[in-house]
Amino acid sequence: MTVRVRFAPSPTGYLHIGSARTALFNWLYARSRGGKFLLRVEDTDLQRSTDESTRSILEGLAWLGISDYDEEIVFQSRNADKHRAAALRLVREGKAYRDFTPKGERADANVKQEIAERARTAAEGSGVDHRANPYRDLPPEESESRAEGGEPFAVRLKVSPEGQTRFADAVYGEQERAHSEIEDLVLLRSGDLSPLYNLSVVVDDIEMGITHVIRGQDHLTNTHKQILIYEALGAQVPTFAHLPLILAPNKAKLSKRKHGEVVSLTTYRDRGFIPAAFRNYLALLGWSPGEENKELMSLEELVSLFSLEGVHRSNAVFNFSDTDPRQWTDQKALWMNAEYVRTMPLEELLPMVKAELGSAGLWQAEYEGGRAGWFGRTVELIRQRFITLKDFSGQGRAYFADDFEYDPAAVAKNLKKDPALRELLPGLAERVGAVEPWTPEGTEKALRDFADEKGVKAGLLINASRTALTGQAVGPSMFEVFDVVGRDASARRLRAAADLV
RNA sequence: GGCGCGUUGGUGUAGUCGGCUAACACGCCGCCCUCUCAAGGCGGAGACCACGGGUUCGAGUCCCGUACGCGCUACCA
Repeated sequence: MTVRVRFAPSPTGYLHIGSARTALFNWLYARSRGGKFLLRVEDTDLQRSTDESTRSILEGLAWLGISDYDEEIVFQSRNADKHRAAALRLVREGKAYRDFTPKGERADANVKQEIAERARTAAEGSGVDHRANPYRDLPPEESESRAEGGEPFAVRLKVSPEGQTRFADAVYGEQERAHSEIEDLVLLRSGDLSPLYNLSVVVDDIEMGITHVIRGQDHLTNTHKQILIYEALGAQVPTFAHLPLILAPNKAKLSKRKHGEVVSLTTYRDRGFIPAAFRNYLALLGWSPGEENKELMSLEELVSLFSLEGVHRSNAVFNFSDTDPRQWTDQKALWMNAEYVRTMPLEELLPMVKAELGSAGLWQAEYEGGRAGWFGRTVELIRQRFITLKDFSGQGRAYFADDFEYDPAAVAKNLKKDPALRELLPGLAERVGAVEPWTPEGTEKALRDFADEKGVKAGLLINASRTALTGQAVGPSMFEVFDVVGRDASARRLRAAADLV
């Protein structure tokens, strides 16, 4: 039997990193088992679902490298008739029943409270016992005629009061739940008979031939209800694999309202992450290859190493600080991205740098033409200490443009430190401008000779040059910088910097 | 309230059949390298493996209980 999995987001917002990880795990599982990866958009909540959101989710997945769905995308809202038919069939078979109880209003905000409250009164014996629903055993004929008479009804699954459902979760192991814990769940809403989540999911998964349901742990307990529906429908129950949740630093649920943009996948794209790096990081949240315990993994390695057995059961904390901008997201994610930036094949990085420079208005066609060699060398030189793609247009701006800013701290440290630089810099400019041939060795010799002549330390001139040429206090080996910035620009910037002393 | 799931340094994790003086990565600190900062190399701080019992010659690993966290419990998804 070939593996068939699906990722089923509801399009009510951007792609949450937790959902992105669920999608990734599904995808990895499919690819590692030679299976099919499908996508189903759960847009049954018409109020909150938007096309915009669907588009953004698709975009996010594509950015992660997941755009190879093996079949047409399924839109759940289009299957409502099938869902309804399935429930009505169960009514006919006596596995579900019409509940003519008037629909009660409930305030969404207090649901949890209400649930606890109801449970408490039920325990005292004064509450509503769904098992005692008067319509549960209504004679079929009477149920039928009342329905035909136009009386509104909801459809509930008839859950046997005895026994239990059980299943072996591929991650959490044997799960068991007594039927007495499960009420007769509503399948179809009263009035318009629109299908509810648990029904829709099951019917669609059956229809799509899903063999493995890989999803967040928040669905673990409800799985029993879904199994009941599978069984009533006479369908084969798939294998379930629930994934641990991704939590905020205070172990609360990660939410947009409380945690802002860190939870949105597109943030990572917009802030200069390398897709492969973020994917690699995401894969490690709640999963590890075990034994080897390695962390930097290529897509191929991820696919070959991935297994449901390696997924763990405890929730993972996504660590970040909302006060320290340097820790705007998990430090390990940042570290991993830097690792990718400096070690990935240059030819794969170049197009990304091009895009970044392009959006910053720094791209020039000749970087791909006559100056392609120079461009590659420059990127290779500066990538070593960059963290994100943004750095190429930020700290790296001076390598691609003349109008860059001087970091005040760098100016104070390297230029204002010694007033003598006011005279030295123009002199150095002249020397450097005359270097022949223009090589790192050539400029180094010129600069060191000049320092000797003037009786100053070479370091003074080197550090001053760094700030003069790049606006920064830190950067690559200075003579490599001279080389890449070029003779004319170097001399020009050295002279200009004299005014900053 | 009920039911379920979880608990290894700040974070992510490793730890097969019980032998651990508890390993790795990120982060942090120091040293080396050095024209700066990274990277890299070396070293360090940081966990009595939530707590309490039990089984055992021996428990992070097995059993029971407690605490804490999370999830579900809806005519939401």
